[in-house]
Amino acid sequence: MSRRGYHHGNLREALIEAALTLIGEKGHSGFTFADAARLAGVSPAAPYRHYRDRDALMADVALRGFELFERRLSRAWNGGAPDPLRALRGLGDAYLAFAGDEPAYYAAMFEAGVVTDTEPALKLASNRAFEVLKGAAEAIAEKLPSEGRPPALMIALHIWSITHGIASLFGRGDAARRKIPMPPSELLEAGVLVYLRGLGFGHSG
Amino acid sequence: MSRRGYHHGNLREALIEAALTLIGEKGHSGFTFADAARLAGVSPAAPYRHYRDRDALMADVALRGFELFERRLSRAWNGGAPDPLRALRGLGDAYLAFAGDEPAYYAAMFEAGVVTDTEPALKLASNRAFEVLKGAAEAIAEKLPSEGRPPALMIALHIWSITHGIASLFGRGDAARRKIPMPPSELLEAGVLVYLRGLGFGHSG
DNA sequence: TGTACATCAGTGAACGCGCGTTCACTGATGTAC
DNA sequence: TGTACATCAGTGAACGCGCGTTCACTGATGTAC
Repeated sequence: MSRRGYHHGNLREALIEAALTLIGEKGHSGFTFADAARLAGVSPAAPYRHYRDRDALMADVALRGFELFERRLSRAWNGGAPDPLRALRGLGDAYLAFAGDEPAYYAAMFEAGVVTDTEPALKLASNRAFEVLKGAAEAIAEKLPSEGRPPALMIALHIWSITHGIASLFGRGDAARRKIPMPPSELLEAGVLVYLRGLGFGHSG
Repeated sequence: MSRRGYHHGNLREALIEAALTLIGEKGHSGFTFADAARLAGVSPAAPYRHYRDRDALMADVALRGFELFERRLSRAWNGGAPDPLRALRGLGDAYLAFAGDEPAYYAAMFEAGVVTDTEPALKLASNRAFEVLKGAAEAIAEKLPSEGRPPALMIALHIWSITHGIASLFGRGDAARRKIPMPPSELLEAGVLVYLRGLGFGHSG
């Protein structure tokens, strides 16, 4: 955050950084536009050059979050290598790790009440992250017995749901995490394995 | 909310009612202590007779929410009648219905950052609601082949997670709901059925 | 049944504070020629 | 290479507002006798 003279140089990024810090400290409802300006080291009027209001800043944080999320998930899935099952485990772990390591992004994306439908860029970024999951579900579906196989979309939604549920309830990186006697990643892995067995995964079918 | 003269008569309840209304309208971060007082028709100093601050009011909303939640889930489970599978479906539907019909309670319980561990009453109420789910998982577990059967606690956590995930992502009663081409209850039912099949449910085992 | 009194649950005025927002401005940067 | 000028991205002072909180108070209710 090196300011060089009168102009900040990179205020937009600095405001996002500040928002993340403040959300991390006080929760997603605990930061203000003025707060962010102060932390970025500029006057309270400066953010208006970049964002219409606090909500616009929050939406941008969510957007960045989805983009980062998509990259992390994509890297973890790794095109399904070395095999879909192991890649899927890595994908789940990456999801949980994101929720645990980036509670501020996670909150902005899923809990701050940002509506992903209205802003096209946000919708796109959110969809892209989901597409990684959907691609994984399709790769898994190909390995399933065709008889009574549900659509890949449904498989993707099931896996997303249990992963998101575990992340939100037991894998959060903040004080609202509920304690359970096992690591979230193990809980998730066991659940997904049972689910896939229910789909006939591993049978000759 | 009939005020009879100088004293309100039931301000505590009225404040909770007001908080629910305001959370429903503006989200869980969008209401203030003064707001609640105004809506309840009392002076801004009055709430201090009942709550230390806004967070204490929010925590009480969450507490009431968990109590109501437990009653709804308990009634839906209905002791496992007519059979565990159908009762479990009813339980899931009740969970989703709660998230959809009571977004304000749901937000206070799961998203407002209320920490359930520190306040004993809140912890108790939260645990009680979970106990309904755990009881259901135990009843289901009895019907499973004993070989390789996971602990009932784990089954309960899996079912909770997928249900909570679906409720949070697709079944919310507010603008942050994500659209999918099927009703959340069908998505949940299908997912749980696959999961139970994966546990060997229905086999002679 | 009355009365005195303690307690409870409100009032309303007041305060300091920080937020959101606007405004005319100004320093820095980029560009045309 | 210089210079004039447009544009950009900040400043800082100001404002109105509503919030949180405190305070001495007061009306209503409950209870002892």
